[in-house]
Amino acid sequence: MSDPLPRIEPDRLVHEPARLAILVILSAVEEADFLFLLEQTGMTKGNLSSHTARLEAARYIEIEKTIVGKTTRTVYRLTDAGAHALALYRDHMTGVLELLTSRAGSPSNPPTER
Amino acid sequence: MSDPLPRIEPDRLVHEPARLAILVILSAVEEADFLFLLEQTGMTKGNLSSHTARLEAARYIEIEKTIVGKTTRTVYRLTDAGAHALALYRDHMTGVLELLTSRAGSPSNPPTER
DNA sequence: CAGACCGGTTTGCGTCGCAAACCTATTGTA
DNA sequence: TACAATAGGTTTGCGACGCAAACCGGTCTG
Repeated sequence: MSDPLPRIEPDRLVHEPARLAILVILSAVEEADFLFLLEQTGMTKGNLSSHTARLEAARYIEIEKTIVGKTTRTVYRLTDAGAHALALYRDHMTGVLELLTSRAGSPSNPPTER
Repeated sequence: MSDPLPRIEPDRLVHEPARLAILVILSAVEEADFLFLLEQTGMTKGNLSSHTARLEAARYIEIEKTIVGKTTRTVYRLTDAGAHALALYRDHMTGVLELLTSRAGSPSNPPTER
């Protein structure tokens, strides 16, 4: 009884829902542009911009601005470090959620009483 | 292609690691006192106090102060609402993490569309 | 040339998470 | 009895964060 209980300390850079959304998308498509991320995530431009900036600062993604025709195109790509951080995050959170996956009023489970 | 992609919008009250830790513990033991939570989570007293206060305000846990001998004992217990929120959170995050569970690390992918 | 739009970035602000400081009651201990 | 330390929490102060509005340089249209 009273196990050590695994510390819940996810990478907060990844844990933030907005950034997690970005990372999930990038892990699926590997290379997306601003507008694509914008519509997929549903966030505002400012929001998206600042979050991508933070992810880039952490080297989790790379941002590449190319010139296409008359205008620019900004593409975002997951780095190896980002993929690694994401994998770590997944493992960590999976472990945490598994502590829950047989109790706590699941849809197919009788809820706990008081 | 370009599926709607499930919105990543976890209950932020639950999503915060410190509170998630508290909820996970309470879902496992149902009824824990302050000191127990303190040592299991490893957080400071102030921190624990404010987070439990927020969880109580949301009716996710209930706080009961009893008098034991000369001093008081504060016990924390998950409410039905808390268990429900936790189950929802688990399902939500499980879904999100599943988007990841076969990739995130391999540099071999289809390019973007738009 | 004016204005609308596109693709982003910067600014401002309310909220949050954190630990230090504080508080009240109890327990040594001289 | 006094007085210091400890236990069990709560409140305070502050830095960091997430958010959307405002802004900005370039294009395209009329």
